[in-house]
Amino acid sequence: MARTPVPDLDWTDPECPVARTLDLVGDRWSLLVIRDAMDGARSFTEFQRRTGIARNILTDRLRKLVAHGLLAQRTAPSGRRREYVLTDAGRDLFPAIVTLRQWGERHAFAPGEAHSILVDQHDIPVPEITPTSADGSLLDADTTRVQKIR
Amino acid sequence: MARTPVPDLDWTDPECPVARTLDLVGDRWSLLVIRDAMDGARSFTEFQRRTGIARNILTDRLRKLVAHGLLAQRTAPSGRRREYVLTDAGRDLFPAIVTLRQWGERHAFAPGEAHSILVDQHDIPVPEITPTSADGSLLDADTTRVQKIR
DNA sequence: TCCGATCAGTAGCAATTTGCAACCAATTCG
DNA sequence: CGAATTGGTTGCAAATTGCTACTGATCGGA
Repeated sequence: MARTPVPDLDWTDPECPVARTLDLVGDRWSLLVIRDAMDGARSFTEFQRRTGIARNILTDRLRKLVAHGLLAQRTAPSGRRREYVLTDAGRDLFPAIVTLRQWGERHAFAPGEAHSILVDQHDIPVPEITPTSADGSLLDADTTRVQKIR
Repeated sequence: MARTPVPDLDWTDPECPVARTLDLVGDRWSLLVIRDAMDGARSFTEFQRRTGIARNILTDRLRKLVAHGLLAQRTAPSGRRREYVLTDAGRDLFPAIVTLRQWGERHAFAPGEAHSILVDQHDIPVPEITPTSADGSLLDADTTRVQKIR
């Protein structure tokens, strides 16, 4: 039996990586759970408090994220309680969350409206992410295209 | 009356840009519609064919994306038919879609499994996007934090 | 000019998903 | 020991989604 990185499910568009990603985390809540996990949330209650998600839905999302390998459930170092921690795959969503955040900062707030910002260790704001080609030129939808699988 | 970049709706988490972005495009289909728009789709039928979305839902999503300023509906240059085109805000989702795509390429396919890839004008694959601090060091969830609005 | 095909949706209804509130067992705290 | 907290589950109502069929406008050819 072949090892797959994710349990089988019927993909919306099996060969498109964007669609596959959205099949895994493209619902109303999953990315917010990941966001909070990156921000230090570990426990069921903490996720519930931060997101405001309904408890039964949170149960379902945590289970799916664990099943899909984005979160792992393990015993907390101190004490006997279980906690949810990001896996490598989960942590690797960081660039995606940052770009979504940066888009929101640019387009989902009225000019001058306050919002939280992402800063590094020295409290310096994280610079805007811009896709670049191998030779260093800026890329956008017009200068790239999807190459179908051969 | 103040100009807002988006019509009023009750935000899941008003001060978090990630949450606001997801309130606008964080459903099952919107980002796939944007993806297809970036890939050249213009008409209702074309979006429907590419995504496989139900027609009434597509109607709803197109309307919302127009209402939120990600798509605009305008008369096609040739002929008399109307078409949907990306606005600047819509096109600006490019980095987010690329990072979601790259995550999918890394984690949503079995090793060796084929998938489409994104290439530039010279058919060179687009390099991986990595968040970097102002001083050039790599950033991740552990070396950044969200600074609440003051 | 008439005929069929295509486009851009709507309408009705069933199935699925979500949200709310209450409940419950096991820890943990004072 | 008793109360509060954690991490859920259950039942039900409301909202969202998907499927299929239908409509009216336009287009393209014979």
